[in-house]
Amino acid sequence: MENTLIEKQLKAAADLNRIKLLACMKNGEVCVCDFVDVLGISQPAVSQHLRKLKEAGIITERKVGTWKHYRLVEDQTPLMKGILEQIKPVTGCNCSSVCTNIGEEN
Amino acid sequence: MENTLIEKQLKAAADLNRIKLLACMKNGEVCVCDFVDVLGISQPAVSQHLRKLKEAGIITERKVGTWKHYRLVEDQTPLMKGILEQIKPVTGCNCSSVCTNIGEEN
DNA sequence: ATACTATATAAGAGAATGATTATATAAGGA
DNA sequence: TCCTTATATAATCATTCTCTTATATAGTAT
Repeated sequence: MENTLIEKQLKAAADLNRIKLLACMKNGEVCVCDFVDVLGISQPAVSQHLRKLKEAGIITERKVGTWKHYRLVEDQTPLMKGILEQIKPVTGCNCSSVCTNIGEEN
Repeated sequence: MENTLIEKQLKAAADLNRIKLLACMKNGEVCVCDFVDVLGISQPAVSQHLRKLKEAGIITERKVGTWKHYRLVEDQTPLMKGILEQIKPVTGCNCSSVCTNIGEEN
C-alpha cells in the first residue's frame, strides 16, 4: 500500500464519531437517520462523516427511495481489515427503524 | 481495545510525516538528527511528531549522551501491529550517521 | 402542484493540527 | 568556565477539522 493511501484511510478512521459509524456498520447496512440517533450529532455532521469514509474507500452506499443505506465495502484494504477487526460491533443501530426495514425488504 | 485508545493511536499514525518516522524505525533505533534529514522538516517539528507517537504508546526512547534514540515499542497493540505491517520499512535512516553508530556501540 | 421527509451541500465559527522561529535544557569538549 | 551540539519546549501563525444553522435536492404522498 502507498503511504498516501495509508494516510488517507488512517485519517478517515481517526475520529471517535467515525469509529462509531464503522462499529454500527459491522452488522450490516445502516441508514443515515439511525446514525443521527446513535451519535447524537446533527444530520449534516453525520453526512459529512459518511462522505469522508466514502472518499477513503471504506464504505459505500445504496439508495432506497428517500433513504440511503451505508455499509462497509466488501474488499477492504489489508490496512482497513486490521483496523476494522479491532472495532467492536455495535448492535441496535441498524434494521431497527422503519426506513431500514423497508430497505431490507426491497 | 477501547474506542478512545483506537482513536488516539489512529490519530497519532494518521500523518504522512509520522508514517515515515515509523517506516524508519521498523529497522531499529533512529536518532532525532537522522529523522530531520529524512523528513526535510525542522528539528522541533520532528520532536513534536515523536512526542505524539510516544504519547500514543507507539514508540519509546533511549538517551545516549547528547543524543536520543527512538524505536517502536516491543508490545504493540493489535491495532498498531496491523498498521505497522502495512508500512514499508525505510532503510538508510538509521545507523548511518555518527551519533547513531556511537549509540549502538554502548 | 404542494407538502413532507431524508439526505446533501454551503457557509461560517471555534478548536485542533502542524509548521516555523526563538529559547531553554542538558551533555560533551576546549 | 565557556562554547558547541542535540533535543525539547514555548510562542505564534496558517491551515485543517468538526461542528452548527441554513438551504438545496430528491423522493413520496396527499
